[in-house]
Amino acid sequence: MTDELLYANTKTNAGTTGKGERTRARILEAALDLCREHGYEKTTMRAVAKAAGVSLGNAYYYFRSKEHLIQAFYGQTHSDHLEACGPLLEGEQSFRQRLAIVLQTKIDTSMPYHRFAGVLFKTAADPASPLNPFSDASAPVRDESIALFARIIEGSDLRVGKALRPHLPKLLWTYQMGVILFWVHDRSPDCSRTRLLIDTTSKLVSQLVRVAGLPPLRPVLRSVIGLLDDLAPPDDKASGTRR
Amino acid sequence: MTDELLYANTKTNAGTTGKGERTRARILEAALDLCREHGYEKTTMRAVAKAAGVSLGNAYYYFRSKEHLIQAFYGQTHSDHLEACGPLLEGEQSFRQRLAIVLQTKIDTSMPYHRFAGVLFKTAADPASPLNPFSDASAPVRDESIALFARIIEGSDLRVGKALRPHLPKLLWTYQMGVILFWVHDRSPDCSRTRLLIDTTSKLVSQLVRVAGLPPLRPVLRSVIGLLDDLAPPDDKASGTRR
DNA sequence: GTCTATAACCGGATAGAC
DNA sequence: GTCTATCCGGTTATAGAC
Repeated sequence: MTDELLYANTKTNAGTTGKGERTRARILEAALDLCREHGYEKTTMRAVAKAAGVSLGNAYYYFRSKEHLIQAFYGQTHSDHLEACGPLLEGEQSFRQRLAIVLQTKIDTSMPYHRFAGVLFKTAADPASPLNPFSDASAPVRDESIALFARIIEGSDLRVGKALRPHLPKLLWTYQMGVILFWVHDRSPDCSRTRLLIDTTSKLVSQLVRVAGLPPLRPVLRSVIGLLDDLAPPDDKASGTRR
Repeated sequence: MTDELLYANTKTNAGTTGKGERTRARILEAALDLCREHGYEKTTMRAVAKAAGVSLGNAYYYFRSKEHLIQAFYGQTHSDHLEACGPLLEGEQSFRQRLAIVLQTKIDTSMPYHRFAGVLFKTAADPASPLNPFSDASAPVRDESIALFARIIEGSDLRVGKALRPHLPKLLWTYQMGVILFWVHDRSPDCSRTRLLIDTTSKLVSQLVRVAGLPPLRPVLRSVIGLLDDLAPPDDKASGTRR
């Protein structure tokens, strides 16, 4: 039940010389290698431990469960994503472009793990799992991710109405979750369908946000925002989900 | 790999006197009881077998895996849902009302299983699992479910444009999936948040469908439909997902 | 051929010694 | 921080009963 420090491994322990950190890294690397090669299910903890040159029990000393290894991967691709987005967003002003860049980059950086990304989503969908992206334990990464969407908006030419503004980053994050869900199930070559989905919907979303504040859509916007306010309670911390 | 007959157990074998059918029913009932009481994870196959008065191996004779027990439950609530919707839709003409009825009823009939519905979604989200609602194996139930949404439209006062019509049932089904995902994570008392979500969004969806064909939104509609056509290939059988 | 039971196997997870 | 030994439960193999 105490899952406070789940994301400690998200940090890149580059400079650290602690032996533990190096062992942990070895285990994680072995796990990712094996999963890429054989898939998640066929990668046993025993095999991971052996490949990393440690005992089974030792692997569990560093990672509470097999699924927690996945969360480490989650944090890993998240960092990669952030890093990759930086330069690409640099000169770009168009909201639509910025949005598309972030989403396409998300897919690009996750692509090597497509084969076993399903497992991530599998555990992600379970409300009881601390790995699920709505859980308290996932809050750090989730918040960083939502912050990225806030950055998309801020650095762009987009004008957002006052009522919508506080909700938009989280809405875009949810949209990204939907895209990822599609991607996980996408079997088209090079995930071209997901690319298409992103192209089309990012344009759509951008148009939608632009016209949302205009008179004809005012009442619709109002009811959407009303709903969001009701679902995400005063204390802004959590997403729509309670745990 | 051969998952042809997964849904055989969806039929209600009411009249059948076959001993096997009764044994199967006993196992399923025991499993659902135990899961309701202790949750999915803590319900062991050994306990299910014992409660049903059969041996462990025998339980596996009837259900290929623990997860397949869940799929039986899935088929069960699906039947319940269909049955419950019938009379409620009887006199109703309003599209908005019909939509809300179907969704609320879905929640009502699933409510007893809320505690362990997460597991359903967990396996459902895994693209590799035959239990996932997009898989070929799930096609029968999925198609029935989509057909229900077609019925909502047909029996209503709604006028749908020619371009949108063939896509609408599946779109509404996808919308329902989203609602269910929310519900799975909903911890509010009596899932009042999910109720609220349904109230608000069903109204919204209904408005949206109504105005979708109007001139100002014509280009938007066109691009959405273009996307859907691209994503759901000519052979209409499957959803957007390939397996 | 339909059904049932027993005895393994395998891999995730834990306990406790060093 | 690392190991070995062990548990536990999903799953499978297999043999026999109706």
